[in-house]
Amino acid sequence: MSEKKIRNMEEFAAVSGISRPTLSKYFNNPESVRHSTKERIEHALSLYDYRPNVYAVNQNRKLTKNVGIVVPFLADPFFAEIARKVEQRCIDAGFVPTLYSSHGSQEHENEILDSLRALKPAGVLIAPLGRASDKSKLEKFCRDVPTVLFDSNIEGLGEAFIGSDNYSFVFQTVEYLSRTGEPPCFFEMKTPANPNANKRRLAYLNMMERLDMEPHIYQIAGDGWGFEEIGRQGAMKLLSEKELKTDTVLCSNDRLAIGFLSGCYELGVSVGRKSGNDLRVASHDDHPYSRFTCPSLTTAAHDYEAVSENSVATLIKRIENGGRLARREEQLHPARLVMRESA
Amino acid sequence: MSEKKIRNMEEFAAVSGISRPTLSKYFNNPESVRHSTKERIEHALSLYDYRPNVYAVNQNRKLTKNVGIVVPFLADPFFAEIARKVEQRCIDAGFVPTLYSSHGSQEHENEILDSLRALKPAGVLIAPLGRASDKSKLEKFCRDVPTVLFDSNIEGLGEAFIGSDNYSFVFQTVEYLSRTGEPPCFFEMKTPANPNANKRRLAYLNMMERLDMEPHIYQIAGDGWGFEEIGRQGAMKLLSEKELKTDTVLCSNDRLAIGFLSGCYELGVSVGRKSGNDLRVASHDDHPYSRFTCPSLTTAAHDYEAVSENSVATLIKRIENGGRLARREEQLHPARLVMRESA
DNA sequence: TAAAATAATTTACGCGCGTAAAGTTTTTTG
DNA sequence: CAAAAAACTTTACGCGCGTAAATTATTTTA
Repeated sequence: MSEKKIRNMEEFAAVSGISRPTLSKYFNNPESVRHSTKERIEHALSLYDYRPNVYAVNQNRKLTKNVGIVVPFLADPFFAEIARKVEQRCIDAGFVPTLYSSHGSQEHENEILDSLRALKPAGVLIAPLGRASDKSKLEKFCRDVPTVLFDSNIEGLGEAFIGSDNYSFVFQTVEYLSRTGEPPCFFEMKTPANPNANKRRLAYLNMMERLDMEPHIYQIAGDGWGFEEIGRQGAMKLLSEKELKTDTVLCSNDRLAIGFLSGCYELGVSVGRKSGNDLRVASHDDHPYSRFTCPSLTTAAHDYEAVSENSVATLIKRIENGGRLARREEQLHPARLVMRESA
Repeated sequence: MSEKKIRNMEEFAAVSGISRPTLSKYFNNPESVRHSTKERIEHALSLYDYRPNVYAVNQNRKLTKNVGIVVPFLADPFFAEIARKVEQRCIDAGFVPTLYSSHGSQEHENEILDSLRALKPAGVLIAPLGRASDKSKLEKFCRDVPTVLFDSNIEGLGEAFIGSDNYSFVFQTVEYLSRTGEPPCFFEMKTPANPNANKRRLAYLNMMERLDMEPHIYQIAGDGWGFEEIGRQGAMKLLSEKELKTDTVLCSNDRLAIGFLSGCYELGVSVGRKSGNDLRVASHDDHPYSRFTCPSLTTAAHDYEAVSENSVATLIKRIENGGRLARREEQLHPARLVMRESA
């Protein structure tokens, strides 16, 4: 490898025998130079250790290759997982992703938007907080920076929304549960952080009406993103007060269900689809841990791959298009029912 | 707010009536200018929307305010949680943290080191992969960039290591378990990703010898970072083959234990500290989900706060010190036993 | 209130690279 | 093989800011 330290593109031009403007073209897009020059450059790169100064590059280019990825709560493995997939696809597409977590607070989300703006990113992929988001600030941001929303929709914001078809989620779980046992009641937070929760509740009501069955919704108070604890307390409350009107509980999401199952266990309420159990519990999301609950959780799975792929593809289309997209796209991906032991 | 768009520091100097070099000083360190000028600048900032161009700033400053935070696996809530704390402390100290996950692979870790180098960071906080880390590459990196290791130690690398005292973890769990029931066997992966696992095994052996009891170690094969599944399969294997020589299992870490408990449940093996149960299971880490296992997991908790605080404090000390630290520090924080229902 | 110390201003250059324009070389085309 | 097209080189400027030096203004000290 290297003989002497290369300090800048000028010096690398000298040792490689390629002019600086051509090198600049190459580093911007290796395919934009003749194949023979590309090889000469890459040969020189193998001999000398040189990389263009990121800051100088980004200062002078009107548009950087940076992409911001923002999720509402990274300590939730669901978001960690989808962020990972999105991140990888950005890298594969030649962009430089940076990951941010709003940690569940509007203040953080706003600060992230501010720092992102300063990075002059080519585009941003954001799963907004939802209810807690500062809508007007987000809207202003979307006007300035090409932005694609994923997972959590805010009507009209950003170039596009790629998420899951909550109706498909609930349709499948309710259909399955009511076909194989008592129709489910619906368990959720009173003031959900996320718009998906509202869509799921409506889908539940809709499904129950279609099936000509009486809906029962149990809402439990609780703030913040500690869903498991809220779900656990919900179980304690509902089960100890014997309020449940059915032996089948459909949780709005897996994290609530994880807590709910934990509460059931504590109270000695047996959960499972086999006869002889007290309760069936199902949910939505296919959270990475739902395989390891006791019993393992029957749930409706996101199409992680499709959501991440389409989010990134849509953003890139928007970036390469230059101008705005003709109209705001909304892509909703259907669920896949994952049958396990809990229901 | 703003009347017209401010394009650069020159223009902001014009509208604010402060010279550009003084503004430059201010943005570098607001305390470095006279209090009255600071107020004039901040008044102007409230009227006009201006922020220095990050790229121009970082190109010209010898040292940026950037800090890299690298964890081996962000989809593990334990790392997500500690990363969040570390991140916040960096922000509070006036630095600009960027979060990276190695996603369990050496290739990723190496790529992260490369991009970090390009960012000319003031310092880096890294929890290395451990066994899978490219030691020589990491060592080279540590020579070029002020680096503090946390959670997972690699002997001699970086300016300092801040982590947990694995002996304290195992001491407390083994002491508690053997005092309240049968002495534990030790359950772990055959080829652990992390050096902490080795320390814990040695501590277990040491403790058992001190207590004059026979140690039993069960190792389960498995690659990658899907610890829960590995733990679950370990439980299936050990319990179905009735190999266990004691009714008390001490898992090397909580993620293994989460899987182990899941396996126990599947096999109908009852776990808990109450008499009448088949098995006691305990573990180490106090993973965010350990509260919600069935039964809830008795474990030894990290001092998250102390580890994150000291990691950042040590790095900043190193950065402000200018040169290297006199000698490599190693800070090991003791555990706190968290008694729950599983043991 | 004058001298000393501190802070701000003016002027000027440099960082590393993008990029435009004009000229030159290489490759492609007919 | 000549003409046209494409790719490259040379030259030169600009981006937004850090920062040094010399000068001027302000504050502190005695």
